[in-house]
Amino acid sequence: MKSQLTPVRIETAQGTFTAFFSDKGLAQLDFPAQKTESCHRSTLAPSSPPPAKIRLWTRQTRAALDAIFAGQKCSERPPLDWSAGTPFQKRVWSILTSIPAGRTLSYGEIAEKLKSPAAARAVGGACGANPIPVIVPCHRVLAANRKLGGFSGGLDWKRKLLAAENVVDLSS
DNA sequence: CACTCGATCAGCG
DNA sequence: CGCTGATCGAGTG
Repeated sequence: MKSQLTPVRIETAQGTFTAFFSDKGLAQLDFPAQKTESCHRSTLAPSSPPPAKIRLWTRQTRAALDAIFAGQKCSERPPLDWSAGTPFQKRVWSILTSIPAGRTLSYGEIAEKLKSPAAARAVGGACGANPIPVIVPCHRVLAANRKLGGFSGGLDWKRKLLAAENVVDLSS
């Protein structure tokens, strides 16, 4: 059975995010679209599925987002569906979720945790491929010299999120 | 399989 | 600062 994704709008203090749920959990999270009104995707889940679990996951996702925006640790988090990722990416993402709020790691440090010290650049690639930003805190990964590095959703988001966690160590 | 490209990093001028 | 080479995973043909 092809786990088609169910899009759900999630409103937060930072804008309206779009979550995509598979039958396993949260599979993707998009930043608020500027003005893109193209939600013309086929109306999935037409009638019968009263997705109780979707509603639960939505609530958990919103709670996690709110907590992160407040610089707190997200105690409640929906199940994450990483089935689309490669084994390497899953290992990287797994480490990302273990970074506590307010802490940062460098790409190289994550590579060391993977016991592949030279794979720093590959780690960067895995972070960029992360389908669930914010909740999988890819924004807590900086370059080795404490510089910002990059961010798929736009560097302003990365700054914003880090500022919320009182990380101001950015030596630009 | 060969080749290219990155959200890297350390070294050197 | 800015440039260069080394290295690794992933995508492409």
